[in-house]
Amino acid sequence: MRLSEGVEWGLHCCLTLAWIGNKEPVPTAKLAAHFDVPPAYLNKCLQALARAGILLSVAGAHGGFQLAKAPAELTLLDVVTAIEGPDEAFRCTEIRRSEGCTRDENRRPCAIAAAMHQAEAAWRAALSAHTLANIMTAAPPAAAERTRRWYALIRR
Amino acid sequence: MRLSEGVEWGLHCCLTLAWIGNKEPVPTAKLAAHFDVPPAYLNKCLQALARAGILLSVAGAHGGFQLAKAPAELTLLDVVTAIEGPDEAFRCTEIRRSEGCTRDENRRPCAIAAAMHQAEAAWRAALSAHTLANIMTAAPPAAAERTRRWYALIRR
DNA sequence: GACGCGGTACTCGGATAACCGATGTCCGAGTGTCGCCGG
DNA sequence: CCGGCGACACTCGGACATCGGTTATCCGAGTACCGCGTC
Repeated sequence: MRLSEGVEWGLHCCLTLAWIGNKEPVPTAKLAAHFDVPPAYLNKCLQALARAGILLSVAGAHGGFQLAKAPAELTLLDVVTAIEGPDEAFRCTEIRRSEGCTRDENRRPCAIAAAMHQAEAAWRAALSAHTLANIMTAAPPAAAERTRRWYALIRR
Repeated sequence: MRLSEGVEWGLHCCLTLAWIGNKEPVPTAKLAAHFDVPPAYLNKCLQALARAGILLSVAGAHGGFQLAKAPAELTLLDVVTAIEGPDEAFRCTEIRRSEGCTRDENRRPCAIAAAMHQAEAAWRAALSAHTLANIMTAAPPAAAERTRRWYALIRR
């Protein structure tokens, strides 16, 4: 089991956009250069975030991406779901023989699937407890200033 | 993100072995036929469980696999870790620029990674809260009897 | 009749392919900007 | 001097390759059982 790279990239991009101040869109190429990741693929990830309503994409010259929500309204779960998709990590393929089951047994999922899904719910709950604003507070204060300074330099 | 099939198979095999009573080893072929999965690949998964000390493998004729622990001592986390490996789902590649960071900042992981790991810890905690004995209790009582009856039929 | 031994069938174990999704790349569509031209 | 217009440069967006890992398969190593021969 493994989360895709896009999750980390997306989270850092959101954090960066928040720190910059969200006054204007930032193009993918700038962010990719900052993080040293393939620009085209990062673009793909940011597209997914835009489709999910997390980012706002503006086309054309001086375009780019910016946050569509306030940092306090954006949770880690939102970003993870946008990149990874809404599917559960554990998928019950109903491996148990259901022919012999009573009707009542077939109605409810098997105990194993229930337990796995409950654990996954705990994970999702923990993710949604962290907002982007939260992360900004937890991060070292110097990081925000450093990010702003970097952006002021490469802005055009 | 997606858990491999082997997790579901491994869990159901452990449950089946527990219900049968763990008196004697059960060969992979029997379990595979029961669940209608590829025998050779199921064997691979059970090998992983054996390496992890969850199952006991006995070679030769009338050999197979049996539980190495009491159901109360076996958690879902044990099985998941044995199949999926010990790695975290979220891997921080230190995408943040660390050149500009102060020494103190570099010492601790970035806030994003910390939050992601905390959520994953919640998932693992929820998994380890469920023992196999627990699952057996939660499952419909008829299932145990049905499994025993099936095994009595195909035993040799 | 009892013991030892060789052959056989069965099962695990690891090495080896096939397939699928994540990763990575590219070019076209659309839009804002800048400079030029005419009034 | 001011407004309109055209060309350009920039950026997103989705279609197209590539790569690694899960899924799947196979054959060799080892072990217990069974039958036979011998004492």
